[in-house]
Amino acid sequence: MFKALADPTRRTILDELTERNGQTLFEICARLTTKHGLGSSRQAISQHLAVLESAGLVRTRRQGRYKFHDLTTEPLEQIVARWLKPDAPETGK
Amino acid sequence: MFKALADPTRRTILDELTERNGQTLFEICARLTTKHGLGSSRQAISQHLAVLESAGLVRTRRQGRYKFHDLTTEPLEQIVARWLKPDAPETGK
DNA sequence: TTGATAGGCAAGTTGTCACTTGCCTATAGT
DNA sequence: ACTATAGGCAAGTGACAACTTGCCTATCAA
Repeated sequence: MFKALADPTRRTILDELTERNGQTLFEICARLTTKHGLGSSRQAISQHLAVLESAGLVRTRRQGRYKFHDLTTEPLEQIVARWLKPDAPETGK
Repeated sequence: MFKALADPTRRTILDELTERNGQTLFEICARLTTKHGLGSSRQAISQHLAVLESAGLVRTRRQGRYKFHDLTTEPLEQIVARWLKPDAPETGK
């Protein structure tokens, strides 16, 4: 999961999904190209999404020929728990 | 900084510094070997510490021939701010 | 001043990661 | 049935990252 965060393109994908959740691969491709000025190919993004998914940062649901990608921030809280939380044991929901 | 977190050894170093702050290179080497069962060489650890330092996750202070390493968690809060915080816009200091 | 301790520098090697290329499968529309 | 759209699989390539190796500098004690 930390390795998943190591790549700038993947972090931008997370940003995109933060802004608009449940996008398809092609949507993400388009928005990365236009809004973020990234010239990544479809396959590249596809592989990035696979990494993010196996890191538990993205969850997918299929619907017909579309595959929607949803952000999952829970793994990120591990970071907080591991190095940050000891200082502030409660940020109560 | 995300790339700094991508390496397991570096994360273990952060764990070590979380547990006991202000260690020297040799201390860290010793404790990684004994407590964590890592067989990393001094140079390897040294390079890892350099990465962590340039990522802003570790700060160093020299004193004589010793160089102490202190953990700095502030950069980690970027992560919270970037993907987690939107839910809880204020954790006011 | 000499030896030992704490750390630094730099080149070389190996493995892994991001990306491409080329082709294939599946759903939807006409 | 046929074509376009949405996505998948897998081998190959280039670059970078982790680690080693070998030597060097600086501080402290005797």
